[in-house]
Amino acid sequence: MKVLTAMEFEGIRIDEGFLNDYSKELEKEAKAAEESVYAQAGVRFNLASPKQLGEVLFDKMQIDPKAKKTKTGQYATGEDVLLKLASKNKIVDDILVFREFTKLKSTYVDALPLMINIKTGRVHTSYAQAVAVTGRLSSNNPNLQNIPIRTERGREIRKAFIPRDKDHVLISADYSQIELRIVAAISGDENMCEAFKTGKDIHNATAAKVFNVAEKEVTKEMRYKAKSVNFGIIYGQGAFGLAENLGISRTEAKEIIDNYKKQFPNIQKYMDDTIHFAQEHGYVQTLMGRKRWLRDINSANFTVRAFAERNAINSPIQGSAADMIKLAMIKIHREFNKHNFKSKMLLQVHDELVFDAHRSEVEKIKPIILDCMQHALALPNDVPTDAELGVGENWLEAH
DNA sequence: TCTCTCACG
DNA sequence: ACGTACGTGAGAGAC
Repeated sequence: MKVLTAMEFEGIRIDEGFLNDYSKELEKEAKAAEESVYAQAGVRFNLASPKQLGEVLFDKMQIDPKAKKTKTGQYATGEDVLLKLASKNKIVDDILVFREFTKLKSTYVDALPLMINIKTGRVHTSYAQAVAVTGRLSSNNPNLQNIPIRTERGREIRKAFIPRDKDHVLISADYSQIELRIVAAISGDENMCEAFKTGKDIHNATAAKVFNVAEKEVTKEMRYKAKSVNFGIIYGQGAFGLAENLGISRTEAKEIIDNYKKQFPNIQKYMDDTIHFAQEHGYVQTLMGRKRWLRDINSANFTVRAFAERNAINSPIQGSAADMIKLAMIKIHREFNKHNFKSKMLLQVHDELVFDAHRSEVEKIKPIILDCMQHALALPNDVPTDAELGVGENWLEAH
């Protein structure tokens, strides 16, 4: 609580001028996409309304005779739905561009400057410790744990997160593959533990096993698929989900998963054991003993029960990673106080910590941050943890 | 206030 | 036959 209070109190500096300029740019481009949509549709409507968009696409234009509806009877117009129609209909690209740019503008670029505290000139998030059921933190008002990074236009926004003054830089430090390391450690799967102990690229190593080729023979496509399986495993994904995710047949997806389970037998065992434990005790727990209660684990309803089973698999993994980074944060906070550093820890984003670092202290705090993160919580089966650190004039550069 | 959509790990 | 990958917060529209 003390650590989080200090971070909230400190806040982070935002480049208001940069965001104001970017807002105008996004507005121009969103408008262009919007006009293009109206021209192609032959009608003007509120493109920001999923209801109206659905009616235009599927009633008026009839671009998909098999259009799906949501549970309330509206046409579904989510990104996944639209992407499947993109190859045949040019209008879809413009809709997606409009969605992306207006989302970025309203949620981040226009909203963040309004959140700057008048007294401090900085943005102060609030962290909640008792919201996420897995033990993760959550961030609100504003949420600084979902600042864009995945798209080129979204990523730009990170340039607006800057050091407090000329004497400081931003440092970002993040755990590498922490959840997969925890899977390896908790399950004790020999192949996966070995991959981490020898410092291998885990997705490459997985691909070699799953597709039964030498590690040097792994293609980009094989690695991409293996990466998807690795993430899916953490969440209890099945063949349907993997197929959907990779755009492959369910048969191929099933083969990949079956092979995965064969190559990493103890991961399958971990999943079975964890579900069984939950059925007996009504909860699962993290490495530090945080419990998640699963009242539906013995439900007679398949869908409800399956959901609880996926929670049982995922929660100890996600929650143990949360335990670990919290311990690291406490260690770092104490070390910084002990050395009377001017540098401050500012943000936590689940597997990442962001710091305002005084230029004179950068080389001193680097190893302290990395050491605290790497040794916060020793994993079972001697699985090593690893963290990476970057320095920059803004959050994007530091990442 | 609910629904849909979409931003992050 | 069913539904299908976990955890969040927030904006816009609709009611």
